[in-house]
Amino acid sequence: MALEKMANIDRGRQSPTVVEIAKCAGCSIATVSRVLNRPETVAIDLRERILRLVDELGYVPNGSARALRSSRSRLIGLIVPTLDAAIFTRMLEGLESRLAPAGASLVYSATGYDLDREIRVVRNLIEKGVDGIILVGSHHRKETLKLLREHKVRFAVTYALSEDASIPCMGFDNRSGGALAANYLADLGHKTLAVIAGVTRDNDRASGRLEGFLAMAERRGIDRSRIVVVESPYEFSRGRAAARLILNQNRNVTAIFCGSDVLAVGALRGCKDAGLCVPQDMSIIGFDNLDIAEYLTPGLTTVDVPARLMGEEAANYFLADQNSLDIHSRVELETRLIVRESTAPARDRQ
Amino acid sequence: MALEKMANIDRGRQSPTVVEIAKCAGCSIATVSRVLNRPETVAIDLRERILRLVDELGYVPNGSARALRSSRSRLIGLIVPTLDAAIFTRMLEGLESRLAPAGASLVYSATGYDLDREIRVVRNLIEKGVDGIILVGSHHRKETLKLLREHKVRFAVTYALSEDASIPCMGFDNRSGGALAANYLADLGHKTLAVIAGVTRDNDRASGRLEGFLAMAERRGIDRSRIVVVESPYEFSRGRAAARLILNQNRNVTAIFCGSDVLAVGALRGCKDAGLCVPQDMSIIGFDNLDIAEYLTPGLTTVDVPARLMGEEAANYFLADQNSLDIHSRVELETRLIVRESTAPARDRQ
DNA sequence: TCTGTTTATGTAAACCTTTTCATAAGATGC
DNA sequence: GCATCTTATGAAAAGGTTTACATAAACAGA
Repeated sequence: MALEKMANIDRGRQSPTVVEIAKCAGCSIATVSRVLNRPETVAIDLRERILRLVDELGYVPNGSARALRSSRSRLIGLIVPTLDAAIFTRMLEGLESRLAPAGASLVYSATGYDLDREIRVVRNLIEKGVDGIILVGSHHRKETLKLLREHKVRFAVTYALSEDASIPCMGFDNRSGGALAANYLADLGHKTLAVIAGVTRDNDRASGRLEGFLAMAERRGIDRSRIVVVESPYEFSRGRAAARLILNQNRNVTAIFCGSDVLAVGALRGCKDAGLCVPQDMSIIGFDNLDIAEYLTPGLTTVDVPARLMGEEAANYFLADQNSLDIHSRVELETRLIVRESTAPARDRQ
Repeated sequence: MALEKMANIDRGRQSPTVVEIAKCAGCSIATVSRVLNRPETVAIDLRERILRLVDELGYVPNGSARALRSSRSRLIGLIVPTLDAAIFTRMLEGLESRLAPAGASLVYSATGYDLDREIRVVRNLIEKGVDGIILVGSHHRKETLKLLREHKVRFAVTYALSEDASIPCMGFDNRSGGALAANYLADLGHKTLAVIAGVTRDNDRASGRLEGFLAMAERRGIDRSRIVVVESPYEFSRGRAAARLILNQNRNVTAIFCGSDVLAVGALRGCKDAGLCVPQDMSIIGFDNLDIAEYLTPGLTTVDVPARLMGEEAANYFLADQNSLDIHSRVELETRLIVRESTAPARDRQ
């Protein structure tokens, strides 16, 4: 009976555990664990025997047990508003490309731009035991931050810079991005402008871009009364509709700044629908520099956002040893204006 | 001493566990667990007392412990070639939208179209303890399937139909999609065609679309010698380059079928660069029906793929009780041709 | 040769749940 | 009023790791 139990190595075709490996190798489970985690601490011949066994028996460690005991799951949570808008995908790819080689994985969640839903999503991720959480934007509910703090879950903000310097971030200044666009349009001589901003409520990125644009426009002597502002969700159809609205309401507008490339594509189409030529009759600037921007006709002038880089930097941050010296918890990246064919000098339309 | 231990409820500001809850509620941890998992089995007053405590103490269950004991992690793995190509994002959104309300989460991994890398990714996900894995395409390495089977991990194939009926799938027939395109071009009277296919090696979707196109073209009396085929990775720049190549080599081509919308956008641009008008001089058909297809100029004629639906169906499959009666393990969806402005009747160019 | 260090390995506890089985109380039927 | 069934709860084991501590062996210094 006891013998049977002792010899019971194959467990009726279950996946093997450290116990099986240890039995076969004639050592203790502690040693097996060591081989897996800090190989250099065990003698070379025993180590290799165990490694061979691991391979032969097809042993795969049980992540739950490992996470339970060590309280490290190698899971990083990513919370974005949506992936529809395409721009967040690039960050996700950047993240994954760095995480995967380190054996870490990404748990994806969407909030649909709803900060209350974000609270629930954060709770869910904490429950899953993630080692860290990546958020978009610096504006969040108090409960969200409380949850994160109480459960001692590391987190970082992306797509924006955190105002609170103690909050790690890998992002850029949305205001300067907006300013870049305003400045360029002013350079081109445009005096009557429109902005199709994202929905600014609860969205610091959308509002930052808008504010930055307006502030720079003012500095460049463009009167606020000559700028019409529309807010739209980031959808192609909304961009088109917004452009139509602007064209109908204000016949003097010669340039439109869009809070995202998705809106810009919609606006481009809206202008064409109305029989306008871009850029001759209307200049359009987007924000994001999606891959496709270059391949549209006309190529879209836009503000480049270091999306992939943010992902990579965030991955670095979470992968880094927590007590490491060169851990960058605040990475400030730059936006750049990418000039293509959708913008041209203003011409009188009066 | 014993007393101190007994009363040691606050654990120095650690996150509380069932033990704390049980102590405060004056019941056993088994009861707390029951309240959390099958509330109806515990008396109403005790249940509510516990629930209140859970809320007050900010108790969040430890997913690792739960997964270890119950061998269910509420984690679903998603393995796609890449998210760059945009089309997989829609499936991801569909998946997440169904998974999240059920408290399940998505673990994302990319293979970069490399089936060997897929093996490693699968191993990693098994290690993380996922309850199921969603794969793209029906062509995989033997090791991948072996790993899945040995560890008894449920999985499903998407973006294709599995040949082996025992393998669950939520997909569509790529061949019929390709056939749709060929048929339509034949209807329009095109006789000399080009295909910019995706890279067919190790990619059953790309090769299926191509084969379906060629087979239907033949059936419609278009000689194989009058169809030029180019393979390109799914990138805008490659689509453009391929179009240029085609235009240089063969001056009689009047229509191009592209294996994806990304390639089609590139091809569209390539044609415009060469001074051709689409659709007057050249018809272009894409594949995927990305959101943007409608907003391009000209609007892109394309084969619609039920991406979001596949995601939702896959989520249903994994969420369903495993012994449930109405569990759909094979969901065959349809592609549809979406006609827009990038295609027109052939006209002689000789 | 003896003491003190270092290195390799083992023992056993701990991580936090879920779940089986047992028990006690309460309800039901005759 | 007794036997039987049902319901609510508790005790304890189990799940597969990691890790602090203990031990044994090998080695170095004197």
